Amino acid sequence: MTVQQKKLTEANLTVGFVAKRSGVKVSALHFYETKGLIRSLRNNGNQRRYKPDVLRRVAVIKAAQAMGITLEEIKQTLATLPDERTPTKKDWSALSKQWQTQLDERIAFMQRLRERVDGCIGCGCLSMDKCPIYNKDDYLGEEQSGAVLLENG
Amino acid sequence: MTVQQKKLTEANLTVGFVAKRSGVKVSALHFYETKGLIRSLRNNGNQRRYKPDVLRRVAVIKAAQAMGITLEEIKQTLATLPDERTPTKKDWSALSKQWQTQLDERIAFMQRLRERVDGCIGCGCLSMDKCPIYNKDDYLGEEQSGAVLLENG
DNA sequence: TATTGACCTTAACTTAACTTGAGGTTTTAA
DNA sequence: TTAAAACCTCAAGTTAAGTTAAGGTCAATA
Repeated sequence: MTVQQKKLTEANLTVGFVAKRSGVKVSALHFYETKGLIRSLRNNGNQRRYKPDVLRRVAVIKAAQAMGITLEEIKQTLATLPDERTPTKKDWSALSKQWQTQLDERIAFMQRLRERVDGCIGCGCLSMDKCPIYNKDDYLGEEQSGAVLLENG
Repeated sequence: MTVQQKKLTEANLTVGFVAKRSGVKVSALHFYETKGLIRSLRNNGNQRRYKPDVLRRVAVIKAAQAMGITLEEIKQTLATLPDERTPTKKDWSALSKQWQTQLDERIAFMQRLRERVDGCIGCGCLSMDKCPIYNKDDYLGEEQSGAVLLENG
């Protein structure tokens, strides 16, 4: 058994199976592959065959997307996973740490926003000069820096 | 003085002024108008003239966007503002209530997500059958309903 | 009054994240 | 063995939320 053959034995999930199991369409799996987020081997008939950990990768991609992280960022982070061996608990754990921080920031941003909505949009003060909602350095400034996190969502 | 003339007297902000004051580009103001989120009158030379409350509308649009609400949804909500008179404190307050609820839901969703990231992505259990991240009815189900809120962000 | 800057419209371009379709091959199952 | 189902590639289409460009008009100012 050659090395290549051994790899194919480990990588025996078809694209259709992975699609069904992970809940994303086949076209999305192709797309993720072109973007470098997942990888596949090919059988003799040129069809994709996946190793089982692709399922975790896709699940992680979806979770990260739900946090508002772009595919490009997800790709960067996934790139920190080991290339040759199957990722371990520790590997995945390190990933989740990175995103946890981002998620915390986003939650905090949302909560600040909520206070603003509370206090400012609802306040009814229609004076352009007094209302903080019109004050670039205050409200908009905060949005501009915070929105970097959100606009990618 | 005709009714039209009176309206123009009230609506005397140029598009350039509104752009500068609100921090969005002229092209965005045009765009919002084509989408029905703001309105303008025209002077004799066919140039746009805005009533001052357009500034609040734009500020509200931006705040809502930062919450991850789409322009289409924002349009729907803005449509509940009175058409003929200038919106009052009460009117704006009602708006903010609607979005507050959405924002609360989003925050809650993010927090649930955070727990998942904590407990699941980081857990390292690579078994497809045991790990809840692979369980459609649990994790993905939650994402699928929750993602409605987020995917529009 | 002339010119510069602000405006006008319409059309096409941009990015992200995919999906759809066309035309052709491989696998699977009766 | 043969037909259906699954797969392949590549190109083009889709949506959101705008931006950019082209070609022309209007308004403010030296």
